[in-house]
Amino acid sequence: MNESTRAKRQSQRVTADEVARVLGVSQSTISRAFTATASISDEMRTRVMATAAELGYQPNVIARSLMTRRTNIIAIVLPNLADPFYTVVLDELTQRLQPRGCQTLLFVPTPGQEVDEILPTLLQYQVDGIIITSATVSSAMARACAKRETPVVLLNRYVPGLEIHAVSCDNVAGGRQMAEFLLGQHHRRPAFVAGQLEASTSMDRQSGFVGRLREDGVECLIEQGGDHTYQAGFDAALRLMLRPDPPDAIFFASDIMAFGGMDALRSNGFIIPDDVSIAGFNGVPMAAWASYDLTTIRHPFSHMADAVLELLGFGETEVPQSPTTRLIHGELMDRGSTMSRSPELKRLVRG
Amino acid sequence: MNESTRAKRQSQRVTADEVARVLGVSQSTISRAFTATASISDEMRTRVMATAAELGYQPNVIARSLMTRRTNIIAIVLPNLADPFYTVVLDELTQRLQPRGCQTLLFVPTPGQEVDEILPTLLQYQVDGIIITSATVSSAMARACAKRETPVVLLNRYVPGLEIHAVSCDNVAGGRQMAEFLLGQHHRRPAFVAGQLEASTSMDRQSGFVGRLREDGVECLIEQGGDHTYQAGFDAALRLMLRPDPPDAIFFASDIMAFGGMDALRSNGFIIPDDVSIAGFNGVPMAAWASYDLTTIRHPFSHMADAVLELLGFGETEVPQSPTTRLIHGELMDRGSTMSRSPELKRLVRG
DNA sequence: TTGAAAGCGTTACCAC
DNA sequence: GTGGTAACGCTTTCAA
Repeated sequence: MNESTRAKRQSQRVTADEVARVLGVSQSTISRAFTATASISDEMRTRVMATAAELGYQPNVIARSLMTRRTNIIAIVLPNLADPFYTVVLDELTQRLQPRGCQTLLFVPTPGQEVDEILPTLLQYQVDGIIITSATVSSAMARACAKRETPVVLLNRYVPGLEIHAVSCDNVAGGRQMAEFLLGQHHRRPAFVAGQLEASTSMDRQSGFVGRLREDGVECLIEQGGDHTYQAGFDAALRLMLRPDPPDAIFFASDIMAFGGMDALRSNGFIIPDDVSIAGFNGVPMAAWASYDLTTIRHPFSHMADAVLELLGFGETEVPQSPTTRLIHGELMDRGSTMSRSPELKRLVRG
Repeated sequence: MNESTRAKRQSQRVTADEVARVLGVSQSTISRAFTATASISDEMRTRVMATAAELGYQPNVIARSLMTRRTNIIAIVLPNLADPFYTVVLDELTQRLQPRGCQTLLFVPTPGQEVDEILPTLLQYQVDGIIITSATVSSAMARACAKRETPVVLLNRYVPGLEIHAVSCDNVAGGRQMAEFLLGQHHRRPAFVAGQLEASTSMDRQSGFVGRLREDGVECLIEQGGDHTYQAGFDAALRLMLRPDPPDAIFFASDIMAFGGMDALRSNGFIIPDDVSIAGFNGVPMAAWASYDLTTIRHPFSHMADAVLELLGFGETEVPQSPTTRLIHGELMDRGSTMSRSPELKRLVRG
């Protein structure tokens, strides 16, 4: 008895055992008091809760999850936190998870790190679900997750044929929308600034854009940005506009690149949109700010987050057994960074 | 035997027991193979690792942490993800935690939610440390954490007398620096746009700013922003500049408010800095972008993150027993959003 | 409704 | 160096 007392002292944590001893009931009773569905008398529950509060007892969710096999932790993998697109995504997801009693375990792979490398680490944490943004996983890892019954949802990446759920903006359609819009504004010499070469998002936007332009017999300049950063957009814009045959519109693979491009051009005396129209993709909040007032394809962030949670099993309906891809349409936001190249229209629109 | 086989089947998870059975060794051996410091023969370790990989076994860190009392999870509490200040902080912290084998459990309190309410939830997860940004905790909660030996560090909040570690930029000094700088540029009618009334960061910046101005006999206009948002800055700037006696410089409590203010003024025909100088506080990456080119007090983000980790016990040195506050000095970034009001100087500086 | 006891998947201690 | 066994703090049968 002396020994057990000392043991309790050593561990500062108050356990259910301790509460039980104080109340003179069994430890199971303490557990029941904290389980909403357990059968326990109201009186007992209040008594337990009272002394629990007094002793500062809180159930250890780690120990609990060993039995329940649920940690209430969802892992979110983001390539970086510098691009506002990802912070918006993180915000939307976290805001939905918390009211459902779930916590967000954040993971930002270091530049060279593949998602496949970090997935085992996440699985070790016995997370209840994994959301992977702008990256894909090998089919081997996908199978490993499936075997453990850990739901995985890819966000902003669509991999046909992969046995995994995915939610993505329809990038091809978005590229087409933008092409159509710029054609409607009588642009005849558009350019596209690509992001990372491997990124399917960038490639799909490009193919949709270029494809639609070609249907109208309009050729597209392609400039490699390198990556989805402010600086990449900054440099690419200058390269394009300092050509002997500069474009009359530049469509950037993402908003953050467009911001860099706009800043670069303005710093060099160009007027937007008079000298060149600028468009982006994503529709981050900043794109609506007066400084940029950027025409862009807006991701339906909240719909996407809803879809992700549904595929993770948070929805009312059953999660589809077979891998499903939810392709969501973006909305073109017609703003001040683009303008019609037709003199008549210009007069009408801009007075 | 039949029964146990079925049990294993049911739980898709591969356990150490399973690996042990396959290899014909004890389960302890499996555990040792995964413990770097354990005494085990090289040959055995390779054998264990091989079959573990084959069976897809990964130690369950939840079960492990029940014994080790370490989860390798650090909780980070941020008021929001819309202000780039917090995403930079989150980025810096996560980037340092991951190489140390620690994961980030993110928590963003909903608007009405107090940190004191959510702290118990975090503690239930048995996190190894808690980083709380721009908020404080009651001394009761601080004691609760201390009792559990869970280190807590406040970031961007300095609470004298509270028994808790804190890392913060010296906001009073920052306010003074900015006052001195603007006085040096011969501003005679400065204004300060405050953030949330309760926020000590905003209040300290204000008192430093106003105090230093007063030493030179310069009065300061005070405008309440309401909160640290783009929109709040937008509205406050307009209110100030539409006064009959507008200021010649506006110092915003944070960069994000300054961005809103600059956009508002430019949209209304004001030229920055010719009509009014604009300054911010935080030094987020965007402040350096050409569109804003904002004069601001730059938080030493990496030093702050280093200091936080040190106080959490990640440093080489022992963590101070008594609550320590690390007050770090910001650096004034002299950029294009401010200019001298002295004609002579103007000619010199701007050609 | 309550208590006793058997897990959950590890680590840690003790023999050998 | 290795195996057996007792924790870790909880949930969940099964009896009473």
